[in-house]
Amino acid sequence: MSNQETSRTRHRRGSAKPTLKDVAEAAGVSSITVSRALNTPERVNGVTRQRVFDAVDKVGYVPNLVAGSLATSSSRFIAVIVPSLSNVVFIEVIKGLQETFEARGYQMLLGNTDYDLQREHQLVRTFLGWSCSALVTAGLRHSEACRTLLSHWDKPIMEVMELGEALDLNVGLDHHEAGRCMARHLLERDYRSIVYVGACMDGDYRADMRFSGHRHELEAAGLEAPLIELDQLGSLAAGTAGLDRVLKEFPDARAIHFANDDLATGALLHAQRLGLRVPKDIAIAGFNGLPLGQHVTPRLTTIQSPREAMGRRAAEQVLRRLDHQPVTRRQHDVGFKLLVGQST
Amino acid sequence: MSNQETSRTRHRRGSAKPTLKDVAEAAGVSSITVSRALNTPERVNGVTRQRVFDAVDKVGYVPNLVAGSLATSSSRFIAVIVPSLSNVVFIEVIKGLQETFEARGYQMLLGNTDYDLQREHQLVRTFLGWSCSALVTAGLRHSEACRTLLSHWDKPIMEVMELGEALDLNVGLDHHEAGRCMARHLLERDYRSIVYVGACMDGDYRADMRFSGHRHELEAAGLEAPLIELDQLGSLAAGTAGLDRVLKEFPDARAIHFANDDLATGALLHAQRLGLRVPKDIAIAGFNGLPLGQHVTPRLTTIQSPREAMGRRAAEQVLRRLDHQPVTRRQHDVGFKLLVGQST
DNA sequence: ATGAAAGCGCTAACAC
DNA sequence: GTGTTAGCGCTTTCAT
Repeated sequence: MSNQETSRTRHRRGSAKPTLKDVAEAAGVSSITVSRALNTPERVNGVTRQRVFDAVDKVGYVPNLVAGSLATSSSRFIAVIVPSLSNVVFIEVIKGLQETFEARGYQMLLGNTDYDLQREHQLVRTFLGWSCSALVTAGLRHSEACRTLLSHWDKPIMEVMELGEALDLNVGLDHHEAGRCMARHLLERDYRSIVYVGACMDGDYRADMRFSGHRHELEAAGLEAPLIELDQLGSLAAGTAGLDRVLKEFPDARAIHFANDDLATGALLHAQRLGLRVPKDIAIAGFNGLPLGQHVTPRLTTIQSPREAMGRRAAEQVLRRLDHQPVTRRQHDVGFKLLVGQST
Repeated sequence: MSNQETSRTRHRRGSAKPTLKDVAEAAGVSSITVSRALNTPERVNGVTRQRVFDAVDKVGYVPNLVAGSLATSSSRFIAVIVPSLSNVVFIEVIKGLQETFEARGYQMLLGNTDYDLQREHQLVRTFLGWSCSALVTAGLRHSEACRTLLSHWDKPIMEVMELGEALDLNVGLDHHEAGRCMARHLLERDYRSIVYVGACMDGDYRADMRFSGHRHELEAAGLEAPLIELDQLGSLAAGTAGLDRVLKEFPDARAIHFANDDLATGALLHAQRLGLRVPKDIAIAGFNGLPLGQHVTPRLTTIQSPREAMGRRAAEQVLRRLDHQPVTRRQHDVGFKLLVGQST
């Protein structure tokens, strides 16, 4: 066995799938023509083009996007990083993003940090390695290393959820202001003893921002702003626990400002089981404006956050940048709306 | 050394990011050594290895996964295709998948078909182009072209949600049987006039499978099995509409079997607003076992489907295959559980 | 334990 | 409008 093998220079485990070259041979053209026929059909002759398309079907060609991506050093991936998939809020933002990006032929690369900034950094590294076209991440808080990594990156970066000092683009709402808004509403209704109840607020720091707005408003009115922080997951059940704790720890409480609608609705349903009248015995308010809270009786007073719209808006801004359209503002406030129900 | 050009023959738009070669130069080794130090550290000398790691940090190297993927013709991507992101059920399955895959270093590539089989086919093509390691798709129904494409693919394919004749691996539950189970429960409770209410069942064909189980059971008992199909989205609101339609079109109905918990809960809350007693005036049953239904009063009778567990189980089976472990069974029934509440 | 060379499948750059 | 050539950045094969 010295040398006369049937063309055996060096073997490679290439996946035996048809390539551009196979299509080219079948169509009797060169592979670059096939490439053009597929990517910029207007730049090849109609007859040739048809011949290529036929050949594609004939050999069952599926483009190798990895190779294309390496050649162009860009992929149609959009990296999307969220802290949790258990929270409807992120799900709906993702939905808005996904719809908008998918319609434009971009593929979402979804990462979940579980509220861990180290994990975020790791995900960012991985995603950069895939030559993503842009990156969307939830929130403005990142590890220093992650921030450095991103600041050296030259593609669009979108930070979504809250507003503030952003790396690049920013779409969100003012959570501090939202917390104030609800506190103001409760004060206007003449509740004076108001407890704020949140869950896992070190991770969900936006709930903490809302609390801080709430506290400012109460303190400005000369009131205390007690806080209960639950460490429980599973929001409806946590709401139940939250109400119990308020009744026990703050028997004089007249209103509860919950960090979100799940907690608030859980508490509201629990109040009914306990025979408490809402809002007569205890008023309950939430945040998010989920359908759930709008279907219970009494209807939940809450703040509507435009979650899907936020995702769409964020995606649109990113797409504008990818299309090289002028970006007038880097920051977009999607706002919120107080929904006054019967629970306050 | 004949041509001493500082600048070269042809330019390429390479993304100016440090590559293996840059690291190699900084470390005074060849690039293949850097590659090995990164991928199979045990195969390089300890001193060299450290020198490489230092160089990586120094030049700020981020591996180009696209290039790696092309060279190995495999990526650590798992394609996941679902028909909707608006439905908690898929979200929770995704969550189970994501957790399990991410823990093993696989990245999920998420696609949404919007219940369109053509769209599914297109997504599959795209995903195959990314050299995914495996594909997970919701359901057993695919277009013929999609089926053909997949049958020529040599990587693991997992069909999740319902059980049946699968392409490769299959994890799910028996929806027909689940429908029968609930119908049986209602019959045992002596409800004789039972209406099934679903929404958009052409897309959500598993609801239709449950209806068919329901119908079989009722017909076996000599009863009619009337069906109302809502075309409305937004499940709680649709449940409201569903109850209204039942009251109008089937005034004698004593029980309603809803296709899911959102509809059922929407109806239950609406019944309370209408002053109807549940289950005395009308019994209500759902499907899924969402927390929501378990927190209303009366607690919803429903069927618990193990959604996250289904995702985890599916991922585990796929991982076994990727690890070349023997796969004993291709089909896994995750089962379901009747939860008897007070709504029936 | 380390390196040189070939090549994964595609597209940008430069002809004609 | 089409073809030729040279990479994209990495890993595999083979050699030392």
